[in-house]
Amino acid sequence: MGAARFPRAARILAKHEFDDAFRAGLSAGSKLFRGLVLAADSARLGITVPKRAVPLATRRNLIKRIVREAFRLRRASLPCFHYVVVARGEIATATPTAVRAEIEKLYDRLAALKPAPAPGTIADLSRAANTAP
RNA sequence: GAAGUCGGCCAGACCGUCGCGGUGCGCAAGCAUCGAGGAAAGUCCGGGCUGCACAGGGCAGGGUGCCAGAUAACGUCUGGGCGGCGCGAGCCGACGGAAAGUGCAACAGAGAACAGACCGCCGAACGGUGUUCGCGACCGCAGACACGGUUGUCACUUGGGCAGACGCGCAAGCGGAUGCCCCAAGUGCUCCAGCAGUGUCGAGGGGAGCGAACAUGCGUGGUCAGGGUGAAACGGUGCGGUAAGAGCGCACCGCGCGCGGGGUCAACGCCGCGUGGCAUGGCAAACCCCAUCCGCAGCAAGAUCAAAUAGGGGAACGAUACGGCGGCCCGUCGUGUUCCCGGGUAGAUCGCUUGAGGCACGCGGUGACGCGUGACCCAGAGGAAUGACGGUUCACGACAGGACCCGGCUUAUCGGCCGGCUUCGCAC
RNA sequence: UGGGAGAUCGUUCAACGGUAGGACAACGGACUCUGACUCCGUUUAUCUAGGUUCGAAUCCUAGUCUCCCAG
Repeated sequence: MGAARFPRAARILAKHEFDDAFRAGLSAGSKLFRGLVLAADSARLGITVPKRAVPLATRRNLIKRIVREAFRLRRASLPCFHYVVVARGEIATATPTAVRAEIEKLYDRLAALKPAPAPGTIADLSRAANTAP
């Protein structure tokens, strides 16, 4: 039962963490989203839905819920990355079911990537320690 | 039954599983409980709250604008008045002041604001012109009378010529009255005639001018009834009146003002009485005037705690290392170590939800609303919580997501339910 | 979230409440052998919806959109 939980610690909230992902992460795009991944010690999610892309607050919230719910249900089976999902302008006219299908495909593609950890992070240091000897 | 109108309400429901935010309990695992809206929106008003400013008053600036009430307050709401729309129930209205001032009104039109005369109407008044009539100073022709002048074929005188009855003489001849003959000169106006003149009168005539009637509508005018222009043209109808017209006069209607009744001591103008011939055209979402209201900013307000780093202030320490001021010592300044203080950034906490709170009942009020009693606690996050999956069901679900709070307004919105009222149709 | 500005031809700027005007661009014509330049002419607009006024780009109300500022 605990496997499908999604505590606040599993969320990427701080600006510097977003900045790390944008600077050093690998990206994968689709029609409705752009995804970035960064190697880390646990699977965490950050969502960005620009007001410019989706003017209505209700739709912005709805998109975030769909992305979050999809992540929650398969978090245990995903690799330990930082995932940052950015919504694109076309998403404003998409139906919720289409968004759900799109985000599932995006997670598949992001999970297949082999990103490097952000420099200076704990994951980076431990990996450097492993490869050094 | 149909169409309409007003008011109120709902905003898919239920079950299971997995999740999310707050709170409580718990060492923890977890358990319990609560968890978006009628508009949470736009930010168009108002208030609370917080900080700053402030003796009082005024100016500037801005808002509001029929009256009364409700309210913490409002540009909101309720009731009433007035105006407009609708057969009606009802709906809509920035609805104070244009007899304080300044301004605006394109084009059209005669004229656009103490109006105006284009067409039309009039011919009253003044003038012009024409016709007719009357009066008529004056002129003075015909003519009459009077006066004086002048001339003459008029008159008179003188002279000459001529004629010459008659007388004397033989005769030649002389004398010679006289002269309707001729010539000349002079005088004159008594007569006659002509000429012009003066004075008085003057039928008929002419006639400056005056008056009257008629005509004309030429000039000065009268007129605002009618035509036409415009968004707008200075009360309406009728009769009288007039040159034609006109509130010029009158009647009725309308309007203004005053008084009384009514209405809430109101707006208002329903009724009555009196009065005024009508003044005061429109625009104030033009400036403005009047009345009334408003300090400024906003929870990222504001308050508390407060790391690292840098810098500030203070105290203590070193037998005194280095450097500056001194030739040197003392002294002093800077560099050092420790401690304290204050400002304050990141960060954290408070503000943060018990409130002009909603609910039920009762009472007061036409109503907005108020009062009383009872029981209730109903989001409080900080990148920001409500979703997913499965099932059942229906009318197949619109607009849409809190960010200090509340009262309104405005805008968006699939549909559905309830009630009041109106109009029409049918049946009884 | 709070505060503040603005919207006029395709573009950029004008316009006391009275016919929306330039400049560039576009189109047509003239000039030229052709093009450019130049000259002439034409087309095209008041963000939307109501209201005030005889009349609104202008005044008022509501909405839409854009931009700026604080953080």
